[in-house]
Amino acid sequence: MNNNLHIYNTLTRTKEKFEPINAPHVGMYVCGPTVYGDAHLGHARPAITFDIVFRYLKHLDLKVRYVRNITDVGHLENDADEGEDKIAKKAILESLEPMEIVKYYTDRYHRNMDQLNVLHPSIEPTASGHIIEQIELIKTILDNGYAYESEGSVYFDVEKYSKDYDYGKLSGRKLEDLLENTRVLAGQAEKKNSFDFALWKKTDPRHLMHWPSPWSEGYPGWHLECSAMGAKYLGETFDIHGGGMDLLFPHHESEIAQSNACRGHDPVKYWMHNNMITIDGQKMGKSLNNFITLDEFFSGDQELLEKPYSPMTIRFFILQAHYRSTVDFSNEALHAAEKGMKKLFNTIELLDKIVPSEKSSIEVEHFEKKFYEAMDDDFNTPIAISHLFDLSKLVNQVNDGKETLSDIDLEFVKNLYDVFVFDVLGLVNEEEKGDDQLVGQLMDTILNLRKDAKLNKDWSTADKIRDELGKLNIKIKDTKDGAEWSQ
RNA sequence: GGUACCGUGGCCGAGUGGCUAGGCGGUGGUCUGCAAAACCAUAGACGGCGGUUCGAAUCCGUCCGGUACCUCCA
Repeated sequence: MNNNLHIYNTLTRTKEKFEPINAPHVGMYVCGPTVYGDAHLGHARPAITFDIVFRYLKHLDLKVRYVRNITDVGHLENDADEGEDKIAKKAILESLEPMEIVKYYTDRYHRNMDQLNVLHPSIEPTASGHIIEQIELIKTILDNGYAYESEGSVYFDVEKYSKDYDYGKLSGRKLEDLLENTRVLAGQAEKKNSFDFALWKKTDPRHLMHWPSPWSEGYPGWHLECSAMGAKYLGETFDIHGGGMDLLFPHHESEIAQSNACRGHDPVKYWMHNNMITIDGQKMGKSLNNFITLDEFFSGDQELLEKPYSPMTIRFFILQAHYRSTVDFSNEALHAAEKGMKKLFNTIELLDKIVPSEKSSIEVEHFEKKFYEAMDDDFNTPIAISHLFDLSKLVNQVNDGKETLSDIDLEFVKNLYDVFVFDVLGLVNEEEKGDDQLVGQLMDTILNLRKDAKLNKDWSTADKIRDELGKLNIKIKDTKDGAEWSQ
């Protein structure tokens, strides 16, 4: 397929035509979760954003290798003092093995992702499984003179690096500014400059996770894992690197620096960053302690939630905003997403009932074109979805006899929804009737009894059946062609 | 303080110079024994001020308000 995809590249701050380095192969790396807590709504954003990228690239017949890491080693919590490892810290508090926690939260993360219908990445490497690669990387950077050892730890020499390369090219930061702004902070005696970041950190007695290295018993710096694993599985230069905007600096900036210090060139062609989800206008995040976990959304068991919201409602809600915009959480907005998505699926179900006409009064190819235009324009899912709604309105009018669709066009529309809604947008109709045959037959029997009652104008019986089924969470819809039910 | 970004109708949210965004909600209608659902129709907007232009939500200036990053964060 001929692609006309344009991607907004954070590196150049412009939309660029997407030209894979080794077409039809595409390498994509996305920063995954740190597994020391349950996934919240904020984690769903990049997962779904890059799931769409993954799905759409595959739809364009590109061969994508999608790598999403699991950070299980932990980040430096505070460069200024002991540099605590987050995962280890929680382990002490809970008296569990660190790897026990990692396993527990990784499993829960995977379950949430499955619920959101996020496709599994091609490779999901862990930081702890690539300590050797990270140590090799540090050695090379040391050999190339862009790092120095200090008291058993190794730091990246940003000032030295800046003489040969542009530190700040991604985030737009200038070294002088960094210097001014960080100089005030507490004395970090080990480092030459406050903005130098750790490549290897010597462990302290409170740490549970540490590994031997030429410099000390310790653990790798946070930015290193992505450099090591990206290069290992996607090559020294690959196509797309994604992550949240909050990772832009220092994480991604430092990744670029590490690659250059090591290999003399940038690691990535297109940098993509999703924006944040806000709550009351503020970023939803761990540090602000204002997050709602995905499980809480699904169960509705959280004081801020008026009701449970299904995984697909969350997915649709996120897709209704462009990935580079912030999206504000509210019950009203989620409710709107829920209703809107339902409307879309009603149309899709309706398609099976429509009787084709001789000729079409609608030009259906138009909608296919519009959908691709929207997706090609930096994955503009809200626009793509708006076209699906427009088409939906027309399909409803066909059902009302105001518009017509030919045999061929009807199939075209069905296929269009199949491909766009299910394959590309990755939505699933959660209201699907149970495929249990017995239940179906039982429901038919019950609805027939109710039909008889209605024919006899026995409204109290008819209403009782409806109410009793309602208590079982089964909804009855009286349509022109008889009653329908759904769970 | 530095850097980047945003301010669109009751709510969410697209849109970069002229052409209906879309969804939810509201209102009116169709259908129905009633209700719900569904469907159709419809109103309402571009933070303030100034400028550029035949014409600005869209460009420029300014003011006001908000956010993110600079420390772990998706």
